[in-house]
Amino acid sequence: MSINKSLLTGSTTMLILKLLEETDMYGYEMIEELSKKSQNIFKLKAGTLYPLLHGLEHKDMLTSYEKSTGNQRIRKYYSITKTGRKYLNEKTKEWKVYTVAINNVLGGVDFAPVQ
Amino acid sequence: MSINKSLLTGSTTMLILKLLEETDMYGYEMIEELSKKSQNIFKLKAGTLYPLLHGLEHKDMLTSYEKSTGNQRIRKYYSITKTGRKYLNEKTKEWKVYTVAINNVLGGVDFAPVQ
DNA sequence: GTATAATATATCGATAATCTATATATGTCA
DNA sequence: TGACATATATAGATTATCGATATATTATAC
Repeated sequence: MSINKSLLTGSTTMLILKLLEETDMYGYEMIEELSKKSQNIFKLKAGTLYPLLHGLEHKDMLTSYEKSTGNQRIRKYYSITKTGRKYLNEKTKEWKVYTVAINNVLGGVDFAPVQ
Repeated sequence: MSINKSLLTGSTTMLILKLLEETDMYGYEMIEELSKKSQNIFKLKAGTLYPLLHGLEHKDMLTSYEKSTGNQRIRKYYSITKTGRKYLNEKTKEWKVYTVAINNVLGGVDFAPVQ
């Protein structure tokens, strides 16, 4: 994840699900979207993403389908499921609780809630 | 770490150094302080903390000394070094960048900076 | 007085998240 | 045609944290 992998762990799943909450996407697209939306802070590696997507599909958080680009190339699109949305919701709540707790320890002010 | 260990990783070091920036502490005290300051969100395990403290001492982020409580019991106090303070400063900055990036992806508003 | 719980430090092995490296193939542009 | 971007995939290594376990002291309840 570039910035410093050791600050995250676990948030990657939340971010991926969040992207898919808006629209279906293929893996490579997620890497780019995540980089763009985070102003180049998150540079997710393919070696992290693909096994993660397979795992999420296995856990019924996602479903996938293949789609041709018009020529030879076939992209694998992922779609979030109801289970995935529920999980995303839980993770987002956890994230808020977690950041408030960290900021309390750091002695900073609390911040406006996400959404 | 209770809340969900997979949301952290790496932030534990920052939190410990932050505690020690204010005053010298012994391990068990850090577990309690962290729990208290985070409103019981962080429940750091002894099995996480002690190896972490040893590692930080090895990296010259901390120094330690033993202190008697007046009776048999001897507590091992840790003190942050200049290197440790520098590292804490970097980690705190990273944490701010990271949370802003996550919140950008989540579509929430940015929050007031820590400190 | 004695059992139990809290205090205090420590190590070991397991688990999980992410990385690097590697592989394979297609598309585009100089 | 060669290089680079696009696209997916797996294997093995690293690292953070945990649960379990061990040991010893102190405080409290029965």
